[in-house]
This record gives sequence, C-alpha cells and structure tokens, in this order.
Amino acid sequence: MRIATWNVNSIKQRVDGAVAWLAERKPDIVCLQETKCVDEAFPRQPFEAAGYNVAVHGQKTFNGVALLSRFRFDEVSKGLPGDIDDDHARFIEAVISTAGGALRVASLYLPNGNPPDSDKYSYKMKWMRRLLAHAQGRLKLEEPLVLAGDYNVIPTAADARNPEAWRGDALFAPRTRDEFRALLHLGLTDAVRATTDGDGLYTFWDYQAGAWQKNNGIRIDHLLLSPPAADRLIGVGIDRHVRTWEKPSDHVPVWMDLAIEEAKR
DNA sequence: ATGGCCAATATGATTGGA
Repeated sequence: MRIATWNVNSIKQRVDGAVAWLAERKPDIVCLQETKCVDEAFPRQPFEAAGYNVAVHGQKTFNGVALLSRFRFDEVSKGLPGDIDDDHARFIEAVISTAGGALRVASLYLPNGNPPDSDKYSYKMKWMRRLLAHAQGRLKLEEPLVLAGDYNVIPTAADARNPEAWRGDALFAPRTRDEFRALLHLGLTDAVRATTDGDGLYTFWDYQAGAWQKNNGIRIDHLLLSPPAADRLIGVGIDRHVRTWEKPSDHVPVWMDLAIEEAKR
C-alpha cells in the first residue's frame, strides 16, 4: 500500500503534473492540499480516468483538501472536529477496507500562522490542539491511521537548509514545535524520521529568491502514523524531481509504502 | 524570508502563501 501527500498549490493549475506523477509513482492513496477550488469545480475526471476515487473538501480561493484512492471509500468525513465556527476547508478523513481491516487516512492542511504575534498564529495553535484531541480519539481505535499533509511545521533545525532564517517564523517557533512534538508523544511516528536522520530532506522551496536553485528548502509535509501503521512501514520517498517540472507546485510529493494488502474482492 | 514568485479574484491591484 503506497500512500502519498502533496500540497499542489491549486489543483486546476496542477492537473497535468499530477496525472503525470500518478502514472510515474503509482500511489494507492493520495492526500492533496491547497486545492483552492469549490467541490463542484474540482477536476475529478482526469483522476477518475487514471483509476482513482475522489473525495473533496474545498472552498473558494483558498485552502481545500482532497483524497484520491484506488480503493472505494467506506466513509468520508469533512472538517476537523472541535470548533463549529471554523469554516476553513483544511481536513478530510476516510476509511478504506483492506485485507487486515480498516485503514484510516486523513489529508490535512495546517494553518500557516504568520505573523506569529497575530490572531492567525492563535488560530494555528488552536487548530494544532484540536488535531491533538482528534488524534488522541482516533488512536484509541488501534487502527492503522495516517495523518498526512502540509503541517506548516519545521520539526527541527535539521529540517531546514537555513534554520537561522526561520527563527521567529510561525513554522519554526518554539510553541509550534512543542505542539508538533506533543503529537509525536501521543505515539505517532513521523515516517521520514523513522527511516533516516539525514539532513537535506526538504519538501518545500519558495518560488522566490532562487530558493530551489540554492536548495534553500524546508521539510513541512509529513506522514504521521499510528503504531499499527508504523509497524508496517517499509520505506519512504520524497519526489523532489517534481520541483523541476514545468509549472511546479512549491511543494513536492512525499510517499511511503506500508505492508498492508488490499482487500480481496 | 526576500532582489528574484505564484495563484485567485468579476482581475488589472490586492490578498494569501511559507
């Protein structure tokens, strides 16, 4: 079972690149973020033609998350619980049947939170605490669970080419990293860090200031796994070559393989 | 992390992104 996450920065701008990447990497399930369109406008057809079921939770202009799956969705729920007044489309979760039982996958787009002295940052903090509470509840199910997405968190200095430049930024602030560590302390595993302690593993390079050419990147797109999922982790990959394609997103896909078999039909 | 970008919007300037 191959599961990926990718912040596409507008799905309409990325249809061709996404279809090409699906054909190349052949993921079973994909978590997308920043689709930036309402559900009715999501370009479902090219993805269905490529063999994927599509579940979307979007809004006008900003945010927006989606799931692509080679397997049928048994359940889909939209929105992160914990605040009925939060109308940002940043969370979608689905259950898929596998040979070993239920697999639960969520695509999440955690708020950026800049500037850190603003209400945007307090929204980020609240959202992280809501995610923590939700994860806590889901972990009790003892299912393979994947919380994948753009966390807008640089976990450690090893996850940035120039950590000094990020000091004081909402993505690297001590409180941000504290909240991310609290997620890990629930028992969630960062799939990339479970397989390597290397540096230079980035998933985002700004469009500006030649960040890609200078490899001035950060690792902010993460695959977090419950214990039953982490026990089945085989390997991970970061498809940085996708950043060299025409009209690239500023993020690249991150994927992993789990030793989970698809349900027999 | 700014010199340099990109996407969406009834668009031609502004907002949001990270």
